[in-house]
Amino acid sequence: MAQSGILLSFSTAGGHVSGQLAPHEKDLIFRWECTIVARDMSERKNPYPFDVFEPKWQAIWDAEKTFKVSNPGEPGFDAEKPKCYILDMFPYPSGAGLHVGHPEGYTATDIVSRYKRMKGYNVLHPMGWDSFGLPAEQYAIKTGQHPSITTYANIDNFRRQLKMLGFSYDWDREIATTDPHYVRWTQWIFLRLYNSYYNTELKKARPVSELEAKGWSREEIDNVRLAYVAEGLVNWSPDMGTVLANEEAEEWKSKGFTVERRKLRQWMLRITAYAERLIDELEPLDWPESIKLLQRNWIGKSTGAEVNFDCQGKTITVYTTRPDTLFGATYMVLSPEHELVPQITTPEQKAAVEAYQKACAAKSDLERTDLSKEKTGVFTGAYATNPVNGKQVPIWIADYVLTGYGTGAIMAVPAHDSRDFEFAEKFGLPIIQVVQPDDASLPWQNFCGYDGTMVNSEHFNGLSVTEAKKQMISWLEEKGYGHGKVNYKLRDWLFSRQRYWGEPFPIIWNTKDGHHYAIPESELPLLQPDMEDFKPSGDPRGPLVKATDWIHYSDEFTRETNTMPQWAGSCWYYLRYLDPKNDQAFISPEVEQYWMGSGHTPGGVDLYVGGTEHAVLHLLYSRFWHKVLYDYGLVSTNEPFNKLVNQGLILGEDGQKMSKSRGNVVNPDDIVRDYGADSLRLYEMFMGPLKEVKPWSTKGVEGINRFLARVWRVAMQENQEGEWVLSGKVTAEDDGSVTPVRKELHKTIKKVGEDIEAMSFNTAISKMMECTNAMTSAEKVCVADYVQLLHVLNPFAPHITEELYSRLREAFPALPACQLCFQPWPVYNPEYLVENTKEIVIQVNGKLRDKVTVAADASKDELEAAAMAAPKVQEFIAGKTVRKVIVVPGRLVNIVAN
RNA sequence: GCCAGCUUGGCGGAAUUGGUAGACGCGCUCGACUCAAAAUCGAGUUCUACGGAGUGUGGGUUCGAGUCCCACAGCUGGUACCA
Repeated sequence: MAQSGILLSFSTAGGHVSGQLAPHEKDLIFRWECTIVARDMSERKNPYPFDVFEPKWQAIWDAEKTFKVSNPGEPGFDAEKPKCYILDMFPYPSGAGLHVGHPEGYTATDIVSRYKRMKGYNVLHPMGWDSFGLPAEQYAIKTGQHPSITTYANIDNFRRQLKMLGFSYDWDREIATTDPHYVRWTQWIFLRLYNSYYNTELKKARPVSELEAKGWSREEIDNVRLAYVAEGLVNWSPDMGTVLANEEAEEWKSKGFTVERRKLRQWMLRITAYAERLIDELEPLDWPESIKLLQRNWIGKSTGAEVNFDCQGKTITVYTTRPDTLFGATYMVLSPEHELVPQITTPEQKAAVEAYQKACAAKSDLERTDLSKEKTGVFTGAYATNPVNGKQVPIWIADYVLTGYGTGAIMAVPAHDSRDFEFAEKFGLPIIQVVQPDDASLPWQNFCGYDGTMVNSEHFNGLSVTEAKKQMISWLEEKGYGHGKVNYKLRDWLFSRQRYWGEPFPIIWNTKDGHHYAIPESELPLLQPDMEDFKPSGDPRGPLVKATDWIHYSDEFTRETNTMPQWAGSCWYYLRYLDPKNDQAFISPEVEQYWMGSGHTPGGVDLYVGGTEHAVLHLLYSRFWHKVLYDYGLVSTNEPFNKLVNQGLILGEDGQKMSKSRGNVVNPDDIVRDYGADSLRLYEMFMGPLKEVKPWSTKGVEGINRFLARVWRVAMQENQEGEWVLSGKVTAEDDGSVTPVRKELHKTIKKVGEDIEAMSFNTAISKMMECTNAMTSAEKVCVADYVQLLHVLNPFAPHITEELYSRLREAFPALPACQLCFQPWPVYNPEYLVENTKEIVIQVNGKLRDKVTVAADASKDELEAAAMAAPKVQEFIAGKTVRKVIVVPGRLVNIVAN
């Protein structure tokens, strides 16, 4: 390296050194070589020795279990302290390792955790692995290696990377969803669901044994279980050989997998039973409004009515949210799959109807939902009677009416529904106005709003839309034509997968009666058999069918071969952290009550940080499971996560989403190697507000690295040997005076504390920079002041602050002997923040014209006098009349003159 | 189409919630140290025809608007015929 450096330098310096070298030129080469070697070293030298002390502190924290927190009843548990449960969304341990998005949320929660500990809380801050998942299985299929091998190797890598960043997790609580001790309890919860039904009167889950006692039949009970088997149209991916939940289907499609509709028998979870509670109990949570809205829309509650139309003695029930517009219903539409279609179709229309049905069945999901396509449909030849006025309306079938929602049939009001309007226009169906918009400038045609008045609706005329809706429902109920009805878009959760790497269902099938049965709890966990070949075979029963020995349970029973989705493990992991090693129960009640109970309102997880991608999947599923457990008194709160914060995505340096193909992925390992863990942590918090999307900048990391080096150099300097030693600038001398540095420090203590509470980390860091800059430019810094800066910086940059503190202690033995993280958060002195003079802005007609410095407690009159006396003011009001003077004490004076 | 959010220097972002727009950092410029460079330290950095003008655009409320109201535009995310 040095050799080529010499040659390069010489060739650029000029050709005169080439050829024979004179003795003095040899000497020159020697000197060049020396400087170049020195330069190489200085370039490699870090501005402070993070590469030495960061691993050292990590080893200490690991060996001493510095961040271990005890449960009630365990030694070291301090019942006097309030609790704080701070949770990260645990990662899927992918082969690619940690990316810079992970440390973003993890640093934020780590700062809050460390801060809360210093504030005297028992902080539960755990980490674990969402380790079931398709990538490990896909890789296993490719290599023939068991998925557990890659999974546990990946976990080791993730653990190494997280420890490298100095996060203060209690590693004794580490869990993995693939761990048999964990699988056992996931299956145990599933059996709870299996053995439960939703009691609609009590509005809670109850054991099905209650129904048995009441004499319900086996079939009746199976129809109400919270975990049940049903045959239905599902999302089947031939590529992956498995079905997918509605919530997931789109995601996999976008990754390039094909997903098609297929009629299969599958395990379902009755999440719809909880639809109302999932909406209502969302309201009081401290979650981002946007996520609440996403969940509300996903659950999709609508209020309306079911109305019965008569068609040759057969009743066709429709669902409508606008019963008020019944007088405007000029035709009906059934979905092509509606069961009454064959019965009502007239012989003349039979051929056309059947052709249409066939065409619809052949269409893919995508074609069917493609909005840009025109409405299609066929007349059945039949007519129904509109119950409000006895009019005959034609019955059509069309694929814009969906089978799965409402009753699969609608009354069409083309005047006041845009879809019906479009359809009626195309097929020349009558359009009758029944609502007059309140805003007269709007046309009544295709007016779908609620701000209107009823017309052409007999005795409902003149009523407002909302009033008419209410009265129409009562009228329908009175006459027996229908009733009020609430509908939800939410569907039951398709819970089975045809994969190997997931929790098997703890279920067996009786080969004689064909019924399913739970296996005894004593047989849990039920693990997958060891198999050589776990490739999906296209058999919708999944790869486990190939394990013939395993399937054989007894002569009478065979095992269920489906496995659970990845969500199963992530549904309740936050609960297992509380009591991860308990082999008697999924958690002990005493422990649950301490960490999750509402003894410290409002209970549950106090802070949950993660990405938005789980807005409707994990966060909905978890809430559902939690509510079932709550109904049985197994958990203390009806909601698991009291406060949720979404971190924003980190984009690549080019402003694009990070991806391998774009080559803009930043690897945390590289950043830690070049700048240290503290720099990475601090930079990710300094980039911008946690919640926002923001681009990466390696230059920005350098800036942060420079800041930490400045903090270091307040106390440290290099001696002749190139060793870092205390500089002597930090001094024990302290005359107790309120120096500018001390003022700045106390402002910083105040601001950093407030900003951590508000999770506004970027502004906290800029304040600490200002404070450091003040200390850098000061002659001397009292050790007490410097240590307090280290205190507030410690949650952000734990390694450098502990290192500086331990080095200071050698020179200042009076400092407490424990680590900073065990010491209380510093208290600022409000007296130091009081300014005795203030700079007051003086405006003339709202424009800044001058500033004056006055006593902080100057009265309004004094301020006004000072303002009027300012020379610039005189200049600007010369020749004008002062109309008004606005005085805001402590801020400004505005003189209005013209 | 519908719903939500965003829009401030060359860049990331601040702004006590209606009261000095541009804190802090990056980048850039100049200077000090050095034979030189790196590192470090110091000064400057919205634009300007030097009057002023400036927070996507146009209007409004107000003594005063980045902040509140109305209209529009552009980006980002979610959603897709849910009657």
